[in-house]
Amino acid sequence: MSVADERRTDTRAQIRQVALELFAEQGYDKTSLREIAERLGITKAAVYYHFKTKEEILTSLFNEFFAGLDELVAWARARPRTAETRADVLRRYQDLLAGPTGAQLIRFMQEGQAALKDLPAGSEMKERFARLATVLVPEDGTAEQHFRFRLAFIALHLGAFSTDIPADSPEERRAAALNVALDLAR
Amino acid sequence: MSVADERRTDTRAQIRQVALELFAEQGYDKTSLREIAERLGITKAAVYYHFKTKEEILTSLFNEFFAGLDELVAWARARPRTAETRADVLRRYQDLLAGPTGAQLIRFMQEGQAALKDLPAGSEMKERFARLATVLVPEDGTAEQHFRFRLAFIALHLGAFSTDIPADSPEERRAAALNVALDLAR
DNA sequence: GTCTATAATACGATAGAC
DNA sequence: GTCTATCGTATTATAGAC
Repeated sequence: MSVADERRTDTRAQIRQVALELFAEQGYDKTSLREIAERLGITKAAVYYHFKTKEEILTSLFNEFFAGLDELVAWARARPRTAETRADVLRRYQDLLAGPTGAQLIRFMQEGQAALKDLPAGSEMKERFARLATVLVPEDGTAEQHFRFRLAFIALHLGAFSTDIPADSPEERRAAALNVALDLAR
Repeated sequence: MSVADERRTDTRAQIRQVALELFAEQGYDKTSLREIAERLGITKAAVYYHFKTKEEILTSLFNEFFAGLDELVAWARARPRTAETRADVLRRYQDLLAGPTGAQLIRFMQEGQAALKDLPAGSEMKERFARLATVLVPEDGTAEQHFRFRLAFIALHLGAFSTDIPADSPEERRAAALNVALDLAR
């Protein structure tokens, strides 16, 4: 199978990939279907053959992440609400972010919350995090504990993509982020 | 001076106020000048009399906040790089957020970073925070310390507007946020 | 200082040929 | 599966009357 043949068959996958890149870089609203199409050397109409709407591209990207996140929630539920579980969840969540699309998707989510606000994908993501919080924060958790937990996840997010935090390598940045997250969820 | 007379003279101020509300609620891009005008019972063209461009409204809002932030940076610079200074800076920063426009502006900034990315106001804000970091983080600061410092500010931001963190009152929420921030910058 | 009217442009989405 | 062409709608911004 030649390179050209391969390219021909997975236009849909390429659209997803390019869209994710652009969404992460410049946000959902600012990324037009024309721009996505141009990067692939096709037309807007061709994109519409593979996805019924622009939002469907987004949904398709989020669903992949949701699958991993749901697994994590289920895993957490089956465990005691201890400090050790919290630490394990954070470690596993960071592994999830290290996946192929994780970092870009989460950057897009972290920096473009406003754009996601009215979209189903946005509410679904929020729901998942709320579920995680319910499982992990003590029943009578104080506001402070909720803050700490929420910030722990933000720490991991920043560790996954934030370039303007000085670190010698991406690995060191992720390690530092995990340390802070673990301390917050302590 | 009647209420009607007062209203007549400060249309510019009203535009700023309504724009800030809408920017915070739904983001910069999604807020149109038509929407701003409609809320005030005037037309789009009338808005253009008071502001040359949409971006100028944004700039005008940010400049107010920058003034307070610059004061804080100057104050911090004149102090020793100690844990006590860091704590004082966080406390003063929270006071800044408690100002009339602070919380809305910061919500808009925190949730709509993607929209601000290519705007001068966005880079200026980033610059200010970088300056604050330079003053407060030790010269040989580790990546972990940078994370902690950055998260301390995010904690205060969430404390200023985030409604989905359970707390009995806004005051309690802010107090909890400050506690976490102080712990992070310890 | 506010209006009506409109220019110029971009967007998401569709129709129909090939 | 991809194309050209287009529809309908929104946007920022401007011109000129009042």
